[in-house]
Amino acid sequence: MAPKQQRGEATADRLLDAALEVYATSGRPGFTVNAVTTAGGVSLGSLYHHFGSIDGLAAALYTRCMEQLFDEMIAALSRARTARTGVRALVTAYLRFTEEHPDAALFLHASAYSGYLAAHADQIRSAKAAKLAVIAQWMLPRVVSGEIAPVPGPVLEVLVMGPVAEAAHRWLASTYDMDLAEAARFLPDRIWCSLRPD
Amino acid sequence: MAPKQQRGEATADRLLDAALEVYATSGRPGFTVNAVTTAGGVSLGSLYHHFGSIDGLAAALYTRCMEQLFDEMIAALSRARTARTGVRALVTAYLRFTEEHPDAALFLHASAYSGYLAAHADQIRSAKAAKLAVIAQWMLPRVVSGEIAPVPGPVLEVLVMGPVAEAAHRWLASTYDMDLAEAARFLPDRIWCSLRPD
DNA sequence: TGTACATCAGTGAACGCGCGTTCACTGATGTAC
DNA sequence: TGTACATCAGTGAACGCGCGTTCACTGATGTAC
Repeated sequence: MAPKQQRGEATADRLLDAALEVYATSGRPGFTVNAVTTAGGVSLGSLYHHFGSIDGLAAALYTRCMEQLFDEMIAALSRARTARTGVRALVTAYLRFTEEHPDAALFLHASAYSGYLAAHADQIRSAKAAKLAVIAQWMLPRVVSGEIAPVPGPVLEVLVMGPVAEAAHRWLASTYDMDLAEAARFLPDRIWCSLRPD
Repeated sequence: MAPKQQRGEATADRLLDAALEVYATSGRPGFTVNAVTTAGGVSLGSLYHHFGSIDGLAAALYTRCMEQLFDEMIAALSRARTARTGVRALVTAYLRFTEEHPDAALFLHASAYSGYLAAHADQIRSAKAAKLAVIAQWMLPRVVSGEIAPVPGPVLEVLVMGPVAEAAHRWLASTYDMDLAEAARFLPDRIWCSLRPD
């Protein structure tokens, strides 16, 4: 699964790129082995050589997109000094990622409840845990110190990510009329208000 | 499509019930015409007679679940007097619905980005708009009067529903360790803080 | 440096399965006179 | 009240399509001596 030759890695990347493009263009119903291999200019056998199955490919793509999003959030967070600026940085980074990489953001959102997340849950969970730990390490001390209201970790996560994820979801689904710029203007402040100690 | 006989409506309901059960048991990959008709003890032809297609059935089920959720939120909201109690009522009602009807909640969440939402977008959108209007009619005057912070409508929606939806999502997905009781204890207050004028 | 060999990477025809849908039909219900 | 007829509701065998996957194979790359 982990390519031992350079051209192997290149092919795997081409498949992931093609998969993301296919998903963005044709949605889940169009996300088939044939569509992906054709878009990537690669044979069917290659897909199975590198990813084992279409679910394996989807799981790998999910992991790649997820790590990309987290890396941008972590980078933004690390530049912040106060709890307030840190929270605002997370929110802004998520919204910016959504706007700059709508295909990746769509794939991440649409993958919820999909079969391949369950099938490769361990691999994905540990990859996510690694990134999440960095953010937790930044936030939790500030809860302890009283800079952030005393709420349990999962509730804290939900308060920060909930509104951003929902805004991104509504923008991506385009069934709603969500304006990302408007979200970026109001959400950082409002979300911070929900975390600020009284 | 709209049954003209009582037994027609009964069969349609049995199909919707069966569909929800199948989805809860077997997930999207198990959600097939055969599984649904077998679970409902009804013939294939009946499904097509009433819903036209498997997507039509899914759209009808989505509409039913969505209206059920909204009705419970609206009922809770109508008992509230102040903006604060109204917002808290919405949050609590959503979480309670999720706990009491996990199958319906799961179907609603998992339907995001699905094909049938797009295929029957108009029908679903208008059904949702009708319910949403009731809530908007309650909230907007309180934004105007200054009881709620001056944010655009879509941002307001996202601030209220975002954290609740995310908490529900994490509980339903069970990949996370989300405690609904904990959410119900902290979220109403914290979400209200994000809406309270400074 | 050259050669032999093992492993990795890539190919594409072929297969079988199960899916959604169709359709010609029977049976049940409601209605008009 | 009884009868004829139209419409609604329900049936299930049959079909074709396209999906994911397999597999025997060739070619490319790296390595040991």
